[in-house]
Amino acid sequence: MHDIKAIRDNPDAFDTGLARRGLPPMAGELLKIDSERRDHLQKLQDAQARRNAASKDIGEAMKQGDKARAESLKAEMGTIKDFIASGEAVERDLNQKIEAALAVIPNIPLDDVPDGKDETGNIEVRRWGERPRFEYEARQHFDIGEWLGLMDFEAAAKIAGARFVVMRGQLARMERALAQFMLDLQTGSNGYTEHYVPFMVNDAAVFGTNQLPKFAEDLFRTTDGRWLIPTAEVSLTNLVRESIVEEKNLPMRLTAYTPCFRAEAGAAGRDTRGMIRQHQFSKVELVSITTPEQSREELERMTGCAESVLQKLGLHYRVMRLCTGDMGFGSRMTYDLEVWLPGQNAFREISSCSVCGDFQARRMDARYKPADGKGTRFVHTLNGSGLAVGRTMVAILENYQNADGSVTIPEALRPYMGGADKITRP
RNA sequence: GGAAGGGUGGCCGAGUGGUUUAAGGCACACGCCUGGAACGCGUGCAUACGUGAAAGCGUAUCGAGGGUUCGAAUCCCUCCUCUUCCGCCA
Repeated sequence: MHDIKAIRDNPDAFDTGLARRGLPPMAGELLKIDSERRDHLQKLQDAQARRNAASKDIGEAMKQGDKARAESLKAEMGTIKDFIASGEAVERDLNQKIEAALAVIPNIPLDDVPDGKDETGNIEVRRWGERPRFEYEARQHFDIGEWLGLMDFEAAAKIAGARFVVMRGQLARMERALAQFMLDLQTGSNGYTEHYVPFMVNDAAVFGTNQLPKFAEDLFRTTDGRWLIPTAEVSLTNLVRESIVEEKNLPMRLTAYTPCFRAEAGAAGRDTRGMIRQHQFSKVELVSITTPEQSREELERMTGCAESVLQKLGLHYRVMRLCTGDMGFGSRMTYDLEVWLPGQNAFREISSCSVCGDFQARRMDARYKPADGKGTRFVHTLNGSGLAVGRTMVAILENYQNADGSVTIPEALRPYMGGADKITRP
């Protein structure tokens, strides 16, 4: 959510930022409503001031037993009262109009975000590791999983429908092992505090992290009006909603392992086979709450924390700085980690780390008290995957596949797999 | 699900229609005191919006939203939420 005052102070900068997102200028229209609102507010407040003064006089008159004076003052209040009643309604209306307009405008990219229309405009920042070589044409993860008899899309379709999976045996265990491994790494070495959070949340939470009002069709809604979280970012970030934290507690670094539920409304026909795009998947999420001064550097740190998972698992990947056209709604800058998938012969997104500035903090009213100086400031928020568990499993199956159909378990994961070094057909 | 009782500033807590301009306390900040501290004393200390160069001024906010009234923290209605007891339950 943008600050209308900032737009007022610098409408051109705002429109320039929107243009980088491929959007038309909006400052003029917003400021028109804003000035209408302020003009009206001034009149309303004058009327309220007169009412308050008169009420005081009436109280005084009553106290002195001057009934006649009190009655005449009351009579004078009639028209002001009407004006205030209708004026308050108008003010609410204008406020809502501005709020509604602001709520669907995306965040402004930072200066060092490259301009671009779509993912072809993204810039590769660095690359880690090397592609594994195969003597044969590398198989895709679903072929490997199904051959092993441990990955079953038909069973999932029978009980749930398309875009679900059933895993058995060592693959089911690997899901659990990866989660444990990632959480241990993020909490042990990377300084994040583990959380257990609700998987169903209310409107306010989903508004706070930008999924509402614009992206409701991407979410699942419960019969009692709640939402299934599409990412733990929602639950974790909203922990600071409507609160004021002490600066000494910043940065806050939060992590949680949760399922994520996505309707994938606009994804018909994309990644229909396999585990890449599911209605349900799990993820270890990273969230940082920082001061405005810390947030840019925290993005680099967070990205590094996500990368550390891939490095320990020995998975080849590249880091992409997303261009303006490929960035999410609330982001000011995003790094995607793309892991190499030999079966697809392509890099695929496995983590996305974004800094949102005060964009979400405004929506949530999340502030901090500076250590020196008075008042409060909005916090900055960041979120990133550390990592998506399902896609990590896909990457392991494809990168560690063997000619005989078995899959070698990366060394770092073996302690979590009961010491096993290989997944074989049972 | 049933019954009862709560929700007031960063925190605790008083306040049943009109100097409440939200008492008092804690915490915090500054000053005095001290060799330095504690104690004590004094002063300050909510948020948002509007206006203004600033000081300031105005308005709103006592869980949320409506209503009654010249005037609502206070009375009425609806909702949210917490606590306790009962019932059910992993």
